[in-house]
Amino acid sequence: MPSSKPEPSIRPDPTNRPTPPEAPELIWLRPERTGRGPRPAHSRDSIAAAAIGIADTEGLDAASMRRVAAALGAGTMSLYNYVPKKEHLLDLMLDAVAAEYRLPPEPSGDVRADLTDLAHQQLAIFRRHPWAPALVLARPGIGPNALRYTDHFLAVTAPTGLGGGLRMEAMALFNGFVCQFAQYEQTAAAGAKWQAEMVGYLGQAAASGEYPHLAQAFATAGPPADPDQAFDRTLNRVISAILAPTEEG
Amino acid sequence: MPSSKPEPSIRPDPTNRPTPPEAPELIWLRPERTGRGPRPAHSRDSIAAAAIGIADTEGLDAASMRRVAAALGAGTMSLYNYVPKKEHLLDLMLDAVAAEYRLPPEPSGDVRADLTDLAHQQLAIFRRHPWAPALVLARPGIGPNALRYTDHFLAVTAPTGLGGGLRMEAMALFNGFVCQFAQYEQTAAAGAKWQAEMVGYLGQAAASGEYPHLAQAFATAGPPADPDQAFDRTLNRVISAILAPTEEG
DNA sequence: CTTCTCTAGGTACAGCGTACGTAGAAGCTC
DNA sequence: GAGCTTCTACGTACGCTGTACCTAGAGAAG
Repeated sequence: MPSSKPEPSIRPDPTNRPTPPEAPELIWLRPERTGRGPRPAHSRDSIAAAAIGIADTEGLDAASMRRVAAALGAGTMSLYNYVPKKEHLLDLMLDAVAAEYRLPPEPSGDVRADLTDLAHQQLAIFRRHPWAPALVLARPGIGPNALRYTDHFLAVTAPTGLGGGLRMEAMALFNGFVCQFAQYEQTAAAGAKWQAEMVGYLGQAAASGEYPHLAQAFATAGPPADPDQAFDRTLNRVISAILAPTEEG
Repeated sequence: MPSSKPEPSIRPDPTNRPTPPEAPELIWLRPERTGRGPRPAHSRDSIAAAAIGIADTEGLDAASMRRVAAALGAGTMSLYNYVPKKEHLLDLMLDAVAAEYRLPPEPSGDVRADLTDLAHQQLAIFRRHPWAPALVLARPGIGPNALRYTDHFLAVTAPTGLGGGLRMEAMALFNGFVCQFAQYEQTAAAGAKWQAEMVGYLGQAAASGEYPHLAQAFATAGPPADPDQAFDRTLNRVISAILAPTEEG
């Protein structure tokens, strides 16, 4: 907000355009095309694809408005006709990625199996798009494809007998776990040097005597767990937590 | 990386300084003070406190190197003597916040009660520092205070009989849940307009017939749940998942 | 045809992280 | 104490970011 906008006393506004009544903040509420004027040279899908391509290969930070516009062969500011804010570009990217789910038309009937499949698909998607988990964790994000996923999750968990609200909470817990796991994998894989330092630091901390339980945990810990095994192990716990009967108290 | 550094052919280096052998990337491995030279005008603690003050009141983005330096009465670049990268400033902030835990010297013996207390403290901290959850979710972050927290968690969960590695996984799940919850609270509280649009959009999506289970969930959902109740409800499930015996298969 | 709305894209600005270099203070060795 | 060394403070400058604003011109609606 730069210096509160001087508000010029004379504002002729000869065009008398009625100040389009508050464009919605949510990009999914803005029509992609109104039908007037020249037809756009790009689409939301192509823009999202370009941005995802950059982010996949060079990291999320590389997917700047300039870079994405250049990848499309467009001028930087032209992008703002499609995407009023950078935030919205991220929304488009996330929803485009959510289109990668292969959701069966109907639940199989085995809740645990269906949820396990969903989690594995999600992890695979996050491994393909390393920038995604951070984004999902940061913002709710509700595009058409994300809604399709949500709908499927609700269908799958219908047999639990839980109400809609509780199943939404369960989904948040479920997604949160997968995101977090993927995110951790990414940061761990990112820097070998970082990881080596971390181990050294933790060892030193354990040796200091200040953190006895940490030291003991280190001592009793076996070899580093296989990531996929660790994922399934905790996933099973999460699913159990979801399936467990509501035990108040 | 600007044009790969011309590499001047003549590099006399009369001082013959031995190129300090790779300063560690992890800030906790760098000594705060080496003893030589003039004594610093600031400390890591005061820098973290200044940054936290700005971030608490104006948001994380406002806590730029320039702003923090100005708040300390220092020149911008002076900050880089204490904090070699912006990342490290974030590390300092997170660890300073982790100092707010009030951890009892010994576990009470009631695992569920201890974990519940820990979660409530964490949520309270995150409510005081709205920028914190996003940061915790984005990076592991291991300062002395975070280690104290970890040690306490390990102590509290010792009676479960789980090994060190499994208890670390449990902690990740536990922390992840609290972070995510706090994060969601923040984004929800941030924009009334955003929330209103979201509800409208979801309602419209439900009415479209494309998402039948979502529609049904909406229909059967009661009044919006009290946040604290929802937190405790899911927290209980998470704790149960942690305490459940390891059931392979 | 006229009118209006839309799109494309250039220019410009404030703010970001930070590389680099200089000046001088404070500790160590003699 | 002298002198060397190593640290701190900080100004300047660069490349990058998101994006406000403006001008042309394309093309549908009346």
